[in-house]
Amino acid sequence: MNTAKRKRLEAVGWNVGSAADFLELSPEEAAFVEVKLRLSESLRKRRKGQKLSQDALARKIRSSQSRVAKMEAGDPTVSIDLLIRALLATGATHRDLARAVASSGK
Amino acid sequence: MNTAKRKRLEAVGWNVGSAADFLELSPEEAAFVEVKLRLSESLRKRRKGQKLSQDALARKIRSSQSRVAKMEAGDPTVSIDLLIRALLATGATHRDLARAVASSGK
DNA sequence: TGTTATTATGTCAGATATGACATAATATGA
DNA sequence: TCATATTATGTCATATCTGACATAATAACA
Repeated sequence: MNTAKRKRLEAVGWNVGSAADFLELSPEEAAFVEVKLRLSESLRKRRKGQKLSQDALARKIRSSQSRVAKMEAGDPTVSIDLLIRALLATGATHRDLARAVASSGK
Repeated sequence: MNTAKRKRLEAVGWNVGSAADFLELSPEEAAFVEVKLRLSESLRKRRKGQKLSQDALARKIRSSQSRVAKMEAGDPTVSIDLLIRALLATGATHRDLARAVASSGK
């Protein structure tokens, strides 16, 4: 199983041990992945809350539908920079970003 | 945007050479840069609080002193991903990251 | 069912970020 | 002052990320 799929499963709620155990990552790397996943989830929620398709959001940020899908999937090829740019494009404030990062769950 | 913030961005080397260029910075891009600067400041504070030299922190994250200097300077070639990895290496929690992102200044 | 919209996955050339290095600038302490 | 530690700046080969594209999978709805 590749890393992208593992992260996706983790994001979707497969609770097979801790992220560190399941992904065989250091605590710091696990925490890093967790930050990405929280931002990913926040992005999806905000996009849907605005009734935007991935394609529509992609146009707003001059990206592509496939990349938005990867952003929301927590794909390893998506940087936190890109996630934050996308979130800001949905109107997220600094406080919104902070809440997403601190959020401990759904 | 106020003069203080403009100078803050200019001092850090973002593409704000002329006033006209600066005015072309979209609100989203300005907000993005602000996030980076907040994380940069947080990193420097945490590193100093732990009495670590840039070189010592660099070794912890398998990077280089010069890059740590750029991280703390808010250099445009430094990604938020790298800043967050560095912050996590200093023991920052998700809550610490959230506070840094939400922080409205000194 | 079929038709259409939306989302997911895989790939790749070009763009951007990275660590490492040299070296300059600045700080610290005798 | 001098010596040394620390931080800043510039550069570059390599690594990683990005938008775009094709296409597969799934959802929505008649």
